[in-house]
Amino acid sequence: MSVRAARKQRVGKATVKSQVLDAELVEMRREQIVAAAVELFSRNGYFKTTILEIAQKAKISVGLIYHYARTKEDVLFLTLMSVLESYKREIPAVDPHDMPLESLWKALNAYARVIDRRRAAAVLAYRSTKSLPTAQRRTIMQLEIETNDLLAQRVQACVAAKLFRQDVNVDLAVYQLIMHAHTWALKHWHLKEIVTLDEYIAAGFESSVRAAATPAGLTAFAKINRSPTKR
Amino acid sequence: MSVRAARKQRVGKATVKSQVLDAELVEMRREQIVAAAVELFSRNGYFKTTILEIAQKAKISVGLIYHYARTKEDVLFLTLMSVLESYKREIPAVDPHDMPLESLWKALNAYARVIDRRRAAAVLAYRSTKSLPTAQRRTIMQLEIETNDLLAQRVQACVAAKLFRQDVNVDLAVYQLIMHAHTWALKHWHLKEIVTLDEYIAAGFESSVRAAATPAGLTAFAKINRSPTKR
Amino acid sequence: MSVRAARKQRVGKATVKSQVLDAELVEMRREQIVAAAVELFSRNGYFKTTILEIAQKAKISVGLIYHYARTKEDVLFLTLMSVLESYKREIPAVDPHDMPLESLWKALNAYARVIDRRRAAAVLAYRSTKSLPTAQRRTIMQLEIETNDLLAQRVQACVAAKLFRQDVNVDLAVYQLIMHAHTWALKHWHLKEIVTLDEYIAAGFESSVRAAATPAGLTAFAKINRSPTKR
Amino acid sequence: MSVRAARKQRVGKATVKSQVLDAELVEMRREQIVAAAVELFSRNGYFKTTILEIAQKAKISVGLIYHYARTKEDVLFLTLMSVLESYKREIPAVDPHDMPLESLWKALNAYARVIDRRRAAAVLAYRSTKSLPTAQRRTIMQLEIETNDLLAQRVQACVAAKLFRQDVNVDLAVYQLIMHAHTWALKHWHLKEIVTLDEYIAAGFESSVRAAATPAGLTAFAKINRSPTKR
DNA sequence: GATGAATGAGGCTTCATTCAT
DNA sequence: GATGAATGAAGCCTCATTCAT
Repeated sequence: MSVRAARKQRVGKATVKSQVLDAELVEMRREQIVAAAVELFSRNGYFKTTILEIAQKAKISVGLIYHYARTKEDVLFLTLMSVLESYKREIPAVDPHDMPLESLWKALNAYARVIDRRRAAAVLAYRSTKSLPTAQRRTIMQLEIETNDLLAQRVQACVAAKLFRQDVNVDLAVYQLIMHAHTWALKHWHLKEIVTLDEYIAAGFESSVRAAATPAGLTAFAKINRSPTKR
Repeated sequence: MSVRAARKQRVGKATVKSQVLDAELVEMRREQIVAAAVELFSRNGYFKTTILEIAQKAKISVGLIYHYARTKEDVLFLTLMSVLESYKREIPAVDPHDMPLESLWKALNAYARVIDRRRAAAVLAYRSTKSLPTAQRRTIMQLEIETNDLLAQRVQACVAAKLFRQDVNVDLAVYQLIMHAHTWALKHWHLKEIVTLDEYIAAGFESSVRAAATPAGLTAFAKINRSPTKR
Repeated sequence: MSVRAARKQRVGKATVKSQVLDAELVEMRREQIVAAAVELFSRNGYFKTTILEIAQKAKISVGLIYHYARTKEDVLFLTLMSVLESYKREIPAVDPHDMPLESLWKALNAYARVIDRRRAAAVLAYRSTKSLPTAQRRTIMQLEIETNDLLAQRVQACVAAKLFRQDVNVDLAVYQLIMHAHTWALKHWHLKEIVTLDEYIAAGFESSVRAAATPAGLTAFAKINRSPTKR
Repeated sequence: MSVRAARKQRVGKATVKSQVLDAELVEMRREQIVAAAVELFSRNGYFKTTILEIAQKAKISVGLIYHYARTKEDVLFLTLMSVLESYKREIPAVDPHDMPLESLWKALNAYARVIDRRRAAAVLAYRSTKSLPTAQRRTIMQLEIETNDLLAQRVQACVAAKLFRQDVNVDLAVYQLIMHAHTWALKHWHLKEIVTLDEYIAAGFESSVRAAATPAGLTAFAKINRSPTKR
């Protein structure tokens, strides 16, 4: 990796410059910082969290944070990127043995479970993305779209396989699935009282499928439903 | 109204005390303050908005704000309560001439349209509720639940009329409807590119209905769908 | 009383102007205000006490206070004057039947007991006199000196009666007596653990007398001491 | 010195935490701050003095003060502690060559002279101790008692040497001496017109001695008196 | 590369005082 | 004479950011 590349950490479009040259070190320190920041931002919010607190939790000095991020906003950006990347990473590649509907089901499952594991972080994204400067905010949105695309491909496959109607608005269907997962985090205080995570995921999947499926699709769904993939 | 009552403005459980005695004046000034705060909080966020800015937009002095709210958090609370109350207020009473499914459809429509009108405020609720002290946060949640109940009654009516299956999780169904509306605000930056509001509402309604309806329910739905209620 | 006189309330040199003309009313309202202020200033100090608090305790409006005093400092001044005047008032006139030493003893007793009754107010004078503008501070000092003079006359009488040495510094002797009484208030937190008020007064009197008395004086003292005047 | 010890500056019981780790630096900066504060508090009082003024006089930034004290009250506490500690420090150890009465005389002298040198600070203690939170106020009182004990030992020695009567209330005698010194500061505006400091100290000592002494004690006193220790 | 002491702008909040009713 | 709502100056304190070591 060239020196220039080492000094910038490309993340979509927006980028966070670092004073430090050694790319591995940058990587390592940023993980340290982000790990502390996710926890603190999630618990106390971006504005109530102090750079000093982050430094202390990361067991480094305040000054050092400013070697790896130029502003507090940068730290937020790195943090949100880290969260959203972990979401993307968790969606498994399509297993060629799986039927399209099954593949979609697995993706939703995986996605909903990461969200569940990092609920506070998921909420953080909603609370804090607006606090970023436009360029960074757009990068975040971009990453969200990329993640959605992973689901979109699977929905598209269902359409292609005539399991879903040809006139289905793929994008919209994806958003319904995604938001179903997010809602688990956003309204967990109430949902946890009325359903388990498994039921919740199943209900959301069923809802989306019923709205989009062809008769063939419904048959395929019935099969999956009889032997649902568990974690 | 007694003096005690005049000094407190009951809002669910949590309450904001005012130094000022005259109940009407309290009402009026708070509307002034909240109107300014909704706009500023929505645009710039709670933390980046200054009490001074609110005062200026409300055309009153800084000090006066503190006659009607004890802290900046109180202003946020009053603001969020005002937003959520407007949501509740907008859901029309059940029209006895309407069929259960139609009644539900009207409610969702009304709800989604308030959200649309006050999108920024809707997002604000997601960003800022966590910034409130627990007692106030709980009052906010309470109000949200009360609003949801208005929809729950209609869903329940569909169940009673055997338009929805008897084993439907009413609460969950309501949350799907509610969150569909919220999502319009939360992801408006993207959704607006792929659907109109009318399509969006219709899609969400259809999705929920298909997931819950009995054959009779689907028939009823088909009828509504042919002549959908417009704004 | 002329109108001009009614508008000013002479107190030594410095004076507090009132908007209100009716002299009796001024008197009455000021008593109300001062009564509230003594209590609050004594408990919480001048700076931590609010004009609003004074108004509330006096059961009048904030505005009204400003009809009888021009500033918060004026209220402090009126308050301190009231306290110091009560001290002066409590020292009884010389009883012509009393021997000089007995007369002095009675005065000290009376003085120490007012202080004891209004300990917090006595401390207030020490904490707050410096917060007054010079003119008013001087008036306060003047009043203190006038009070001291009541004791000075009695000490002088003892000198004249050859009970005290001719070279006694009368002024200094008076200050020792006065400060003995004040100390009871200033260090009450500790003194109350080691002596009773009666013992304390007696000890202070004895100390002063022994330091100043002639042999004749000591004899006179021994007599008083055998049958001390009690409260 | 351990890190924990470095971060806290023990002062009696109550303690003021510092963000800064380096113990020497803490010491140095606090001296700087306290030096400025003593002067300003003494001249203008605690409440009329601004943190900004203190910072300016100490030639540091406002923010830095808050690295060494948590609140303005902490600054007051550090200031009062510094004043009272200087009092304690100034009382010389007992010189074994001295007779008990002489030793007491020297102590009173030393004490009264520190007070004289820092009169404004002495008055400050009276004005402002009550502005402290209870814990700190108690620590201040504790330090006062420790200082008094230095005198108490000497008074006790006089009792042991039968120079003072066996039934003397040592504690009370000490308070008379202490308050005599304090009074010099509290009433300096008047006392300075009627006595010199030397005369004042001598008078107070004589007064206390005459009140407590045995015949042997009076003889010893007469000797000292003939050749009084001068400054 | 790392540290942490130092800075100072800026926000929230209080409260003495005014003045229209 | 009395009221109390309204004002706004001013103070305490926080904390992102810098920079000398």
